[in-house]
Amino acid sequence: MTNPITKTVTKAKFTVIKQHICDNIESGQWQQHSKVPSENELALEFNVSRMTARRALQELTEQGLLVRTQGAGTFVATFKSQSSLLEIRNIADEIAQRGHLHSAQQLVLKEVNASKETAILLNLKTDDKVFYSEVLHFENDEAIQLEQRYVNQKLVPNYLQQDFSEMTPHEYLSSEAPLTEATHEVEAVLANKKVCQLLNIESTSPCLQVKRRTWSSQGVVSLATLTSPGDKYRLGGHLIF
Amino acid sequence: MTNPITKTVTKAKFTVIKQHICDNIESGQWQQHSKVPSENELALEFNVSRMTARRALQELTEQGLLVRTQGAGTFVATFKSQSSLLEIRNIADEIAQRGHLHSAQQLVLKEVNASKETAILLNLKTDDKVFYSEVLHFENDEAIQLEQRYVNQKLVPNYLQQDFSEMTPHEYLSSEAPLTEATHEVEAVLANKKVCQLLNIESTSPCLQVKRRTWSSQGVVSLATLTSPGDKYRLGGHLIF
DNA sequence: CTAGCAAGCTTGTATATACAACTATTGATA
DNA sequence: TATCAATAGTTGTATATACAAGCTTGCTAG
Repeated sequence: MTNPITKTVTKAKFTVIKQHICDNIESGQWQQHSKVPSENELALEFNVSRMTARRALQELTEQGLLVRTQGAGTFVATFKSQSSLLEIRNIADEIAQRGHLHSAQQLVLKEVNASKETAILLNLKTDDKVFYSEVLHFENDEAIQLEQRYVNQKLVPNYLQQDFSEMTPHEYLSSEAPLTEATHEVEAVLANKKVCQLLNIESTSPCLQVKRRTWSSQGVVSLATLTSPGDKYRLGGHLIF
Repeated sequence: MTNPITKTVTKAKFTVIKQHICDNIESGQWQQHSKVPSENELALEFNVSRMTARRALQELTEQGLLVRTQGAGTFVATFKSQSSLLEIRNIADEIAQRGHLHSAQQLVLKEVNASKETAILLNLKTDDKVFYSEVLHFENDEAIQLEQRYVNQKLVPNYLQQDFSEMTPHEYLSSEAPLTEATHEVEAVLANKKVCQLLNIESTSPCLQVKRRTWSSQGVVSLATLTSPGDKYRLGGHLIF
């Protein structure tokens, strides 16, 4: 490495082993469930220590490419055990990444009585007080998403004092109560008249609706319904192999 | 460990350190961007070797909880850098998991000329021959998803000889050409008259449409459009923290 | 005062070693 | 034949060590 001219980019040894294993699987040489060389065999073959060979196997296992069982060995995973993942992001981030301008309009911000369903989902009693907000998100002055959100009072007591045209509810909640968990449901629906008006769409236009429930270590924080016109918005995803 | 009665379940040391770090983050003690103790500091504090402390930091980094930069240190990740992931699964698997019966009806299986758009997406020339299949999926005798799929002839030459009421196209393709990559787009749409008839829905019913493009190591394998009635089908997701 | 260098800390890679925990096979015994 | 026990092989955890590579800080020379 003393002479930068002749310097070559030498990959770390464990990545070489990983590549070798990937190649064998992707080319079909090693079929599903077939046994992969053991740590010791790989160490011998590539002239590295067992710990280095182990690292290659370990990382591929975390990626879902291999399956390991103590005592038995390492095997090629079944293809259906590979999960294909769709990333759900903050609308503001998405718009920013497209290079467009995001803005938001706060339509409603008040305290309401929890409906039966809302109470259950927020782990409260029916008619307990909850905070409710409606925020309309714009991409370059075009309405693109309506956010309707119920928030647990106890966990976020200052919710009503915020201005959600400046900071999105998601950003505020993240700063107040670090999220530890979330579930999503994605549906295609027809929006009701009020929502259609806000989003400036026909009443027959299909909408993509994401229902998101978020937890912090203290319990269920919030319940959000995100509605977007089907012709202006889509979710994009990428397989993690 | 000689006496099974007094045997206690002792967690591995690195998991104890992981838990300690998680607790500090989830409780809000350690805010975003704040510096986490270095490997050496943790090793000292927990009386373990540096490599063990390292493993704890490493795994939390892979989970997206921490961010590390060589030379600078380890820091609590920003919450927006946590990705919320929606798992896209095979319709047959999903139905099976619900304990319902999956069946499929093969409507079309033939060779067609690629349209301009299809050709581009499959990385072929316009009017090149491609295989095309239409399969209708049932959950307990109720039509729940229409699968329209274009397949690259060169990579899967025997596609036309299959019977897709027995094995789903996805299963067959997985066995023929191991998938290395896939992209998805999820939209809400209104189905055309033909599709509405097949799925037994009104022409005004919104549908969830997933477009999936899959690769093997040889190139683009197939292009599928999966259309499901919005009132019968939804995608469920879970945050990986 | 500033530019640049050096020291010290951090994480990244790699090795050698030891033992624990688990599995599958083999062989001996009833 | 059936059952149990020993054994060899595999992955899992943990340590000590060494050096490479990158960032930060502070000092020094100009």
